[in-house]
Amino acid sequence: MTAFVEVVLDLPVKQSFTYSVPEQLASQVVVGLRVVVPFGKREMTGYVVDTLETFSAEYVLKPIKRVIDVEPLYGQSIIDLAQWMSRFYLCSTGEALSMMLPGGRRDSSTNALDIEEDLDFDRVEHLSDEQELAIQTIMRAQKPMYYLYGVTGSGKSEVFLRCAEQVIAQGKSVIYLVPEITLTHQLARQVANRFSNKVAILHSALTPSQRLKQWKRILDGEVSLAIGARSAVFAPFANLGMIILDEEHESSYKSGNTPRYHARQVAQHRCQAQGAVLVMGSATPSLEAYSMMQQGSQVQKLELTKRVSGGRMPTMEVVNLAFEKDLISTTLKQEIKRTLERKHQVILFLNRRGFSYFFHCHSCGYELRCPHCAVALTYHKSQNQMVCHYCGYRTSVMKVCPECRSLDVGYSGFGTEMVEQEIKVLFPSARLARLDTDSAKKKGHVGEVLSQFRNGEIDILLGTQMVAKGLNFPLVELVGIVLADSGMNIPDFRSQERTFSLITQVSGRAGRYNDQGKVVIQTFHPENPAIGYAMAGNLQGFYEEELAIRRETGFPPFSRLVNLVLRGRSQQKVAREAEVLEGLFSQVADVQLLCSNACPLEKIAGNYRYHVLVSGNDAALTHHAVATVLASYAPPSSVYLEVDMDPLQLL
DNA sequence: AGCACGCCGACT
DNA sequence: GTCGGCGTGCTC
Repeated sequence: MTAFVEVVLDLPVKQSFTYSVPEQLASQVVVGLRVVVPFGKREMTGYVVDTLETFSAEYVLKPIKRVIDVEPLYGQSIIDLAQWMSRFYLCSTGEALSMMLPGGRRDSSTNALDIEEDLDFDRVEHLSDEQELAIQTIMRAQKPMYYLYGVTGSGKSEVFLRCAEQVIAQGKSVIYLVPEITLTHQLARQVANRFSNKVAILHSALTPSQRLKQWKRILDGEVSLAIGARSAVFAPFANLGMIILDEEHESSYKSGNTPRYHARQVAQHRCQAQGAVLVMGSATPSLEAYSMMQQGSQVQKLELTKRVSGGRMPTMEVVNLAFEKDLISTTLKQEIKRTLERKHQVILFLNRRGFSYFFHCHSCGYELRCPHCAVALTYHKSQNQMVCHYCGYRTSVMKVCPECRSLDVGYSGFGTEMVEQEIKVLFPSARLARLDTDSAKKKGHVGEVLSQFRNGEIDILLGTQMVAKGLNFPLVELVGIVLADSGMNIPDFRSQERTFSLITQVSGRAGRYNDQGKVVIQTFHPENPAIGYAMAGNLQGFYEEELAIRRETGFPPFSRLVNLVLRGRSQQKVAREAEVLEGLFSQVADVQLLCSNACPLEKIAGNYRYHVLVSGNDAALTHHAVATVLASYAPPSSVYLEVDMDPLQLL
């Protein structure tokens, strides 16, 4: 007889709360249900994580108000997973559980993209020897993890899908994780066809009720495979056999909200707990994964060296932008011209991160900044407005410096719109399309542009991130990286890794289907080793050198970082709280204080942000030390503390 | 996260 | 003399 329940809530409170169960509900209440409970002066949705027959307390328990679900939404393995997340990411169990299934107003995921793409998914009949060997090795499952390490077009997807088929044939289930931008209609359709619709597609555009429906289909055993981005790692399969993590290096696997989990870590833990195999894959592994592969005890490396679709790797050329007066260098200009003459297509890639189109005064140096966020505003030509990329604040364009009244004001920096302008001037007759987060807001726009590009109705495609990933167009011969220096000016120990990965991935877009592929890389730092290694296609060389640097400097994977971010309305209080935390950590043996300061983005949407970054050479000791310090520390309620375990970005 | 209780500054 | 700031603590 379950007379009492342990309930957790979606609050940053680590304890669970005990409630009594009214007799008429006693027969329905089981672990994994959502219930409505009185909590202080209000009512809240809670999650039943345990049932008790007896309970003695010195205070009177309140009864639960009602149960929400007929069948439990969370099985024991998911509750165990949430409790592990609570310990590992230092969040509450309720936060973990409610994040898995955004029933309410959580999760601020970006708008969905309906990218249509060419996928070599039509069931390939003849596999290469390497593919066969990889499948056999994975299915023997003598290691907990496998890493399919291969260039773009080497047939990783086919290996993943064959493995999934075999696991499903054994009566088990599979989770297939892809980066958000790679999850498309076509991919979904093809996978659904191949697995005779026993598939749940967990798309970011699903409404909460659609998501709940998919979740229930999984619970009811209607599907054997779940495909989706980051949060699909929580797909509630009881008989999980395999998790596939495609494009392992992608930073979108790390959540930007509390709990700031990494799908790779969660997948690793889930596989271990449920006796499943983790299969990862990328042409450019993260350094963490590469390092694990090298140790070889847990992860077995499987190499796919040959391109199945043929085509040689493109030729690559680097251009020093310091010697150029325009955004589009003479070399790139010539290459574009030549490619267009040959009736082939061009992709121009621009990494907008860290560089934008700023307003500033040439006389006094005044820079137009957002009044709510301590960042410069970006100029948007099409709207003729200055826009804040963090809070959306906008203001009209100034012709006079508000500070010194000078008329000598201007804009500097890079932006897709600026590059677009220049290309229009240089190649007035070329058909040009721009694809970035701004233009993608229009529904259907992305799909339309890409299908036009595929049909040859567009000659030059200019875009950010989204043109870099997984898009394969046979007629593309030239890829121009307008600016390869992705955040090289932002102090970040991962910038080399990102640059290397970016160039390697983008280069894969050129000449995939022909032998004339060419890549032009524009940079202010042509001497950068990451660029050199990427151009030479020397992956091992890059990873060995970068690992050596990380070891020397004590950065991951040779240490664990934890970023503690404090935010609040009052700068004084937030700053003071950062000092308090700093003081607490300075007394701890196993960790060292790397930085205690205002965040690089000091103010976002009216909140001041300070962070305390700590690190330690031993991952477990570091985790333990941080957990211990935070167990006895709570900021005042006007300051919010967010824990970022193993942060990827320090903004 | 809310919401209440509780102790110090400028107002009908 | 009160209204109201936000610092502290609690919610089964």
